[in-house]
Amino acid sequence: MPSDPKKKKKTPPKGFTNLNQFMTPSSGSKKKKSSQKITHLTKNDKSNSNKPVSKSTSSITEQKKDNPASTKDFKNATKSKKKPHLQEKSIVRDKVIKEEDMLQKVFFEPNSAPIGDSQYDFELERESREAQKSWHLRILQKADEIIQDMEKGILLTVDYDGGQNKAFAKFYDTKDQKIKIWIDTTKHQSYCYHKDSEDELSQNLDLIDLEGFDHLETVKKYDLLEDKEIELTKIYGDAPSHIGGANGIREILGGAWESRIRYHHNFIYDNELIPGMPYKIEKGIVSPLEPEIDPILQQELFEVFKTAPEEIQEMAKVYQPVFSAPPGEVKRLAYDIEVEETPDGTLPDPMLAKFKVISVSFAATDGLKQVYCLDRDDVEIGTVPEDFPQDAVVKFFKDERELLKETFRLFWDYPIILTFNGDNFDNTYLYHRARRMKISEKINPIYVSRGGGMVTHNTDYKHAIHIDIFQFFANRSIKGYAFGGAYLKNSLEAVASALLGEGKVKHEGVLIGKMTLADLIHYNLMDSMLTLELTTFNNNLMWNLLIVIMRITRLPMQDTFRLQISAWIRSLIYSEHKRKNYLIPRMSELERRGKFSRNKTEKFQGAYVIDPVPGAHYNVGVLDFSSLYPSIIKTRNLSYETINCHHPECEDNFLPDSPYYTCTKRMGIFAYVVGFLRDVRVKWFKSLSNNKNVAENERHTAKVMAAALKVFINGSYGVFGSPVFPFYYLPVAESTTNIGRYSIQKTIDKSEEMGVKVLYGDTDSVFLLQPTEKQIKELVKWSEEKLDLDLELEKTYQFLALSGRKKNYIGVRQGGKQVDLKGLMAKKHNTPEFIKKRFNDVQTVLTKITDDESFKANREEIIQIIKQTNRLIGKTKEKGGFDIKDYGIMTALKKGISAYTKAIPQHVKAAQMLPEQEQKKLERGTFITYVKTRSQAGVKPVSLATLADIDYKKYKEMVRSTFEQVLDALGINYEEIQGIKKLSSFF
DNA sequence: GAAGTTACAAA
DNA sequence: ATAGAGTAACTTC
Repeated sequence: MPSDPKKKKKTPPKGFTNLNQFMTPSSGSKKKKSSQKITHLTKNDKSNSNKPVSKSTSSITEQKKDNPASTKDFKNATKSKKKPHLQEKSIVRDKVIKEEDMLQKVFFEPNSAPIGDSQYDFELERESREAQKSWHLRILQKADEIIQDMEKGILLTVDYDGGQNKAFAKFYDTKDQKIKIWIDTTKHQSYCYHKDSEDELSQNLDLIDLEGFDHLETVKKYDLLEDKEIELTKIYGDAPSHIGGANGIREILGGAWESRIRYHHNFIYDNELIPGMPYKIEKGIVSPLEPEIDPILQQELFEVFKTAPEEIQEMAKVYQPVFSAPPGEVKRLAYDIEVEETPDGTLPDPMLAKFKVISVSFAATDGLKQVYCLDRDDVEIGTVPEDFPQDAVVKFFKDERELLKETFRLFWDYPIILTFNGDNFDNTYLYHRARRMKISEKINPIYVSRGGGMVTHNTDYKHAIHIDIFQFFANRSIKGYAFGGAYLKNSLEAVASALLGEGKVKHEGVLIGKMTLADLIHYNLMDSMLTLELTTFNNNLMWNLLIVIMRITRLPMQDTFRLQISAWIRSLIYSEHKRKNYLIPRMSELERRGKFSRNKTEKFQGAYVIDPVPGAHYNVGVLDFSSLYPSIIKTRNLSYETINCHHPECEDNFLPDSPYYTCTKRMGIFAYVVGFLRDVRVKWFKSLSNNKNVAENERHTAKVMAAALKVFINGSYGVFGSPVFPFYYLPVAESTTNIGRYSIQKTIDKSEEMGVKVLYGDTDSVFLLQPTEKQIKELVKWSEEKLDLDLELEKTYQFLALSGRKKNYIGVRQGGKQVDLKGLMAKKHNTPEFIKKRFNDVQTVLTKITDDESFKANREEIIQIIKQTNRLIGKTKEKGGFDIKDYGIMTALKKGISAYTKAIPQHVKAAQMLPEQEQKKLERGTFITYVKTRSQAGVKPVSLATLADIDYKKYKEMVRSTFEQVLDALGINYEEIQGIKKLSSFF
């Protein structure tokens, strides 16, 4: 990709640019606490201990004498588990342990009522190799529970079932809050198209005689590449696999149109279904419910687009219900499991599920907070941690099998099951563990299929929908654009503390299997609660985002949270073609028309980065074009069918400094789709969300919409510019960056003409030296008139240090509150600890720089920190040096040692030096910590190494590579540090 | 510069 | 089970 995608992500938010800004993290955690009624079980709280909290449900009551470990335990619990803001309180607490602090075991009363699909009085056994979901559908059919009539249900997913060879849908029935399954009643078939005529194709015996071929039909579609209506042959197959599968129709014909679209997606597009929208079902027929629309809003939306191009107006009309229907409240259950630890400390393999499930926690929107805990005699009971939710129910099980069955019973009651990484862990583990324990598959609601990418399993529920919220939050566009990069890592800990202001319960040093039962329960429950809360916080923000993205992309829920932005935009463009009866072009057609090959990834010129003026600058204004590339795509009408179109009258409509011309007669599909999304965000939702006269809930919805749209707008160029995207079109990608460069250059010219010095600029920004307010206004106005682009003041630096290098600078924001470090080496995973620490020290010093004077003073301090770091390498503790462990570089084995044949990475080399006994214990997943040494091998396991082994040179080199760029930006030559030569800085 | 390797996230 | 489904950052050759 030509532009630097990282740049956008790192750019800190301004105004309302991401959803974190209408969350109040500092006050948020406290507020939430009280609203959730998480009270603290303190000894003096009479109201707690006196109330024998609702009989059988509460387990956290009194009784339990003389536990010798209790006092110690309690202290540990308070110390390690307190959140920072509670720290103080815990110190003041008196240290006497009362009986009511002890956890009491309340056992689950056996329940023999049938669970799930075992409730029916008929027998319908699973056929050999029958998919779990197919079996469930057959059972529902036999029980006559396939939905035929429903007043109102939100369409959540559409999927394909091979057993029925049909699409089926899951609706959330708003009346009884259950999932209702509907099986296709429309006789929809799988198909693809071909440009050969029906006559020609019927001569092709390979096709006609193919098992799985059904019939041919001649249809008309509009071919955008030809700009005319054409006749096509629609080829029907018996099942989706006959179209695109091995020896299928596509293979026989050497390619076919629209044969790569997933069957169930095709089903959605063809029936113009919109996942996330409300529907009714009458006698098996699904039809959209007219959403409640505010006529005033409708009128206002119309007004906003009154002067827009026809194509955008039409889109606004079609999409109006999509944007105005409320997302709705949906009942959901989050859960989390804890598993007995493995002997070697590695992660239990969820496919093997060899180890006991020791605890399962649940948290649901109906208020349920529950833990099912396996009673283990060898584990201490412990005391109830102070912030354990008072309204939580804890039940003990003697038998793991019963625990799992009751877990499943609970699952069968909920329409939506939420997990954090449940695809790869919890669901897969439970499914296999239950099978291992011979729990009937009629009771087991989970099914597991093969995943792709880093998620190796896809899991879902027979009766419900599973959402792995980890995958949604880890989605790079969601993370970067909807949440403004608020969390760096994607762990529950990181995401929750960033978005909820509250992290997981800490269990530093204590392994899960060694925790007291009370601590385990607490730890387990908090994870479910956080998982649920990540979908409910801020008025169901995440849930609403998911629903809105489903509506925009037309993708079913289970695909939406698993797929990336490119698949979202692909689906949006597919559905737009289908809606307008445009033929979706094949990749080869686009390549031929655009004269490029996507395999060769012909490099085109990317963004323009202005040569920086090195040195220290003060009062620098940074202006940038808001959503530059999407704006260009819209205003210049860039799309695969509009660049060098077929109209002679467009031939002189050249793009600036370009061999391409663009269409003047019709708006391109990319241009109007991206343009519409951009316009509806800027002109409608952003102003709505800032309008104080609008009701709070509407403003909130507007913010969600604006955030969702931002994801598409910001993601669009990256997708269009990527050769793997099915609609990749080199002339579009090339023209976009081309016009971007042109626009920046014109802006520089204009600034200089106005007497404002340009210090630096990258892609869509210009750094101006001491611009006046008036000059900024003038530039903004000029840009709007001459370039048709929105230019804005993004930030002001009171101090900016530019190195000679591009994409490498340090800026201190006006007020000195924030420091931007660009192009600096990220803290690499395998950077030794002592370097990480020192890098943090340097960052802290940087934040102190506010003016020329403080810069000079702090500059010296930074030099000293680095010099000292170098000096101490290899020095003993007595001389102030680092521990040998601080030199350690940690890397995990991805396979057994003997499996490394092609190349032996350094950590494997180190592992091979370990004593044989230890080597035997190494398997996939084990961490190897090694240091770099001066020996032949160059490495040594940290356990065998001493300070004398350390390779000074290598470590000094690491110090250098970590700090060089920081120093470069500050105008310090690294040689100065090493003391080889003294150079005066250029300041 | 291409090819190979690992981390991510979960107990 | 049936079509498809990750990526950044690093090391080694």
